[in-house]
Amino acid sequence: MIFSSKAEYGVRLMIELGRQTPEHPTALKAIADAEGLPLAYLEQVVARLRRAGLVRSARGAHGGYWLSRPADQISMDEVVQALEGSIAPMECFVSDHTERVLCSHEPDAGRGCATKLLWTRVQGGIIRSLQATTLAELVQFSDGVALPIAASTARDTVAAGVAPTT
Amino acid sequence: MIFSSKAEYGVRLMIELGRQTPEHPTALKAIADAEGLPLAYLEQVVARLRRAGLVRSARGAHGGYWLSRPADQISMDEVVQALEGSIAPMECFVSDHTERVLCSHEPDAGRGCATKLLWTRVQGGIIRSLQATTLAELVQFSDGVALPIAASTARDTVAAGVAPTT
DNA sequence: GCTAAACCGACCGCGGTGGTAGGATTTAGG
DNA sequence: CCTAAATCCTACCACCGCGGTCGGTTTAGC
Repeated sequence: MIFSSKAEYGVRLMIELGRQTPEHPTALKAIADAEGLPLAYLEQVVARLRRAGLVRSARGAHGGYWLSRPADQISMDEVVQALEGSIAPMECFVSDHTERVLCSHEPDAGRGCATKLLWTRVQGGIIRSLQATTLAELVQFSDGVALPIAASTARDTVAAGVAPTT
Repeated sequence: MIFSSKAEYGVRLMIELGRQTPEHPTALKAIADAEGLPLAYLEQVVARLRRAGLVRSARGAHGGYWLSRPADQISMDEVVQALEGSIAPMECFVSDHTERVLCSHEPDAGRGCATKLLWTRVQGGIIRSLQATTLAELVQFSDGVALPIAASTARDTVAAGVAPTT
């Protein structure tokens, strides 16, 4: 299990917001009901998205949440990062705000820690996959629209169980 | 934290075995000392690698472990899979031995679950990164050899802290 | 001023992670 | 044979993050 359910819930929430008309607030309760998720827990999840600036909110009656940007300008790596914190394949990966990746191991033990090379590649693979996907794509997908070629390979759709039911 | 320390320890162990002459057993104690890892815990880790057929063992005095194949024929996705179990980005991903990926959610709720598309891409990104790396590469790297271009991008080496100390 | 909603912080059971302990079994060497 | 060195095996445990709940406070529409 790479990601926790915070990511699952949060992504679903974002998709749900993406299906609504922008600037029109959607109550969390509506989303909780639609997706069958606990409201109180969703509050914590959406709070992370708000703090990351991905959604905006209005308080009071008829308040709710909406996307701060059009869905096609939100890449999923921002979303997942907001929900899960920094994407670190291994504990010793503590990446600060820059591109630098630090390792807690003794850096000068002659040979550099070789596992780092591996985890760096994995991290790159994950982040690239996330960056290549926009929220708009997922919204389209959830509406049952067959995706155009764009970044989606045949293997994707097959593995996602969309293609022929074999 | 994507992977647990089992993966970290296991990969280090494999690298250590890759530096030894093949068929010549290396005692776990030696590796534990070299890497500063608890012996008893390493036993559990190496057991997974053995059950996966990646290492062989000899019991008794002067026994130990060695790679069952040359290091350049071992791709890291086998290693990580043996250590961590199946690489699943999300709980609902229960991939069996085939290429199929199943999802526990209601499959016929009209719209298919869109998050699955995302997690499938991420899973692909991870597995591709792991497959593209062989144990032999890591062994070379640990010996301080500058890697040739091969599958390693400039960004990899920079992020791994190998390049200029800027 | 009532009600619906966002916001906030404290709490809590459970399971997995990262070990430890203690033994049983196998084998090389004297 | 006997002992030491090693693999192997099973049970146990402390800690902590995850998923979730609860109660309350604030804000805003009617």
